[in-house]
Amino acid sequence: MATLPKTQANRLRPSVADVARLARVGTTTVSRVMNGSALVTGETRERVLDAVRVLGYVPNVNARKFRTGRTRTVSLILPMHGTDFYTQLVDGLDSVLDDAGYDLALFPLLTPKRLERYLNGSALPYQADAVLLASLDPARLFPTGRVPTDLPVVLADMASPFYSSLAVDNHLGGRMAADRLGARPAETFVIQVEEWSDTPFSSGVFRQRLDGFRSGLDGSGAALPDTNVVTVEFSWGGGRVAMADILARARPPINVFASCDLMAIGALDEVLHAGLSIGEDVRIIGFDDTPWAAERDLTTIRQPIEELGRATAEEVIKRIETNSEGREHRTFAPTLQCRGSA
Amino acid sequence: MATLPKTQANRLRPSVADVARLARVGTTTVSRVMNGSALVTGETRERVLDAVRVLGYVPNVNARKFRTGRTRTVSLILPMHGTDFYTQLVDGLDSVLDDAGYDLALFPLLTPKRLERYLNGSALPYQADAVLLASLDPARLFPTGRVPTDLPVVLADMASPFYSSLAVDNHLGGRMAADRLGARPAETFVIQVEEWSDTPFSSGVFRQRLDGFRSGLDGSGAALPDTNVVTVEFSWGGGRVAMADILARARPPINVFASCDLMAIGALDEVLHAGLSIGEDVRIIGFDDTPWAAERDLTTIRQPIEELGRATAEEVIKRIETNSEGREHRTFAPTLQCRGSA
DNA sequence: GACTTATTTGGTAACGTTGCCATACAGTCG
DNA sequence: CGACTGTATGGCAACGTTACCAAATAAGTC
Repeated sequence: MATLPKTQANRLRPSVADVARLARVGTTTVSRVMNGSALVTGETRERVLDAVRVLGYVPNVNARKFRTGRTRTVSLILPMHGTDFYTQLVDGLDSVLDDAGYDLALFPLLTPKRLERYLNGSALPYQADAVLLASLDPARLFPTGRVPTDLPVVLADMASPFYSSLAVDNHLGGRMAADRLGARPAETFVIQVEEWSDTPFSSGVFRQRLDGFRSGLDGSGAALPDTNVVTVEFSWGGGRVAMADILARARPPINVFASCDLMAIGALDEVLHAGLSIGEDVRIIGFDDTPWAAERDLTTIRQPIEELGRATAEEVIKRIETNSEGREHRTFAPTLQCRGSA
Repeated sequence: MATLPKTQANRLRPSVADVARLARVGTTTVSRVMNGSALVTGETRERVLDAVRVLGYVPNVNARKFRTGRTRTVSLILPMHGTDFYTQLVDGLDSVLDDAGYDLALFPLLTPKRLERYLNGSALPYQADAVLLASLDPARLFPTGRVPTDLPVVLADMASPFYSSLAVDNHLGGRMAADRLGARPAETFVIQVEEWSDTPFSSGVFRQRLDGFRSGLDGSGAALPDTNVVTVEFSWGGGRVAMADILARARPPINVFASCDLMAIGALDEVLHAGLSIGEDVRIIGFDDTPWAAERDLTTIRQPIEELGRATAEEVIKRIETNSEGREHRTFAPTLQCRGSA
């Protein structure tokens, strides 16, 4: 761009020097104004801002990155699922990072091939001030168990001894679901998300929810034979199909724990389709507290995802801006949303 | 980084000058070697490479971007679905871009909030040499109908008069499906993907497939009442539920066109579950040709997605490297994969 | 052997920004 | 009134790289 012939159509972008000349100030002052320094007085600041407007000056991002050695960007590596969870997490992260002047760059791990490219320490995700992993276990992703970078690394929705990590207590959530259903004993089923344990992308959260649910049931004396755990694809339809299977095998009253709301809603629709009543014949409890859960009167375990995102952003900013080597591990307790379905 | 105190733990990264000194050559020569210029002879090149190895030299990405004004990065803005389609598209793009020395940065449009940030012309996605939109219509995304940037813009899986665009002919694909099913007339149903037409993210591809299917049926004289179009969530379970609905309403023989393979497989499973035969009682044809389609002997319309990705990458590189203002519009014809299901 | 041409290499000046230091000017104090 | 402190501003160098041009060498050509 900068090396093209300087024709009319290709007039160069103005630089600090141009702005400084027009505003009759030094380049340093322009730089200070652009960076919001408090050291520039009202009148001078106004002159600079006017010149910026007149010339349509926009700071050169790359020159800035080069000069400061900082990118003001945080990379987020995440499994590509496209679920509400990541939408909310990104919202939480974005809101805090934005306020602090950071950009969030997403790197969905679409394929193992793409993961390989990330193993290279000079790859795109590492052209940032910090790296965030969501729902990904470095121990599975990288042979050494460490992310190949000198940048600060923070984990969201995953625990790790090596890095700062912030996660929802899924095990506790499962126990809470068991407690709730245990209030009225009945044959109990779990609709569980299919998780491929051999892929490096699996996070194990659904397993944790199930384990928590089991340990909660032990307390109330109920039983959960393996055949009562119906494993199915993560989708509304998956939930419906699973529920149809359950209804074919058991008589009401039935208790059902679905390890995510999407499947819980599918299950709920299948119950209604079969002409049975929710909360009476079949009690269902979900996990997540998506917007639909309230709409469909679904009792569910609420994950404080946005809060998790915001806290993660704060932690990563702390790691960037103080050079402290410390790690912090935080766990977020889910809460029970009592509604009509259980 | 560069401004930190120069302690032991923080020794500065070597630069071209360090490499040049050790290899007893000029900095220009080092630069040439790092950029694979053919102008450096064997012996000198070896000395440089040795020095690079010894010092562990890695070029400073930001200095390079700053100096050349080019990022060697292409931004891809895409709706976040996490489907096979984007996996394949990204694979195709990546393979070509990689060979040409470009990085591919993904910007999934998780939320409208995130879209707003992209309206700003200095936002992250525009810190690249070109912007790629996949399955997104600039006319819906941006008030002006143009992407707010001076960078080259190329569209994949979407047509537009303003930009180079490469897309699969979904309408033709629908017609091909109708032709195939028309070979043996029967009551005909369509399992259609739920698409929210009011969101800026919807691309309209499924609508096009349905329209194409309808226009194909017209030729063969068959009819498709609106009630025979079952609209359902994009998932395997959705396909199963839709098929259950169809089987409750019609007697074999039945012809079914599912506007994506995922739902076609769900439908297929429901047919088997109902004890009916595939290809006899119920003929099913899908769309996409995912890996499972072959496994389950599903006749389907194959989209050449990787090819689309590769061609898109070539087009975007052309737009970057020649400053031509031209636009190119290409359409990729799907092909019929004949298997046992129809 | 002088002249041209091709090939390989090196020196130096930018690119646009910010950090560091110096300066100018008030205001304050002994 | 001179010395000091604090605040606002400007000058200049430097970050690491590549583009441009010049120079040195090798290889043909008449």
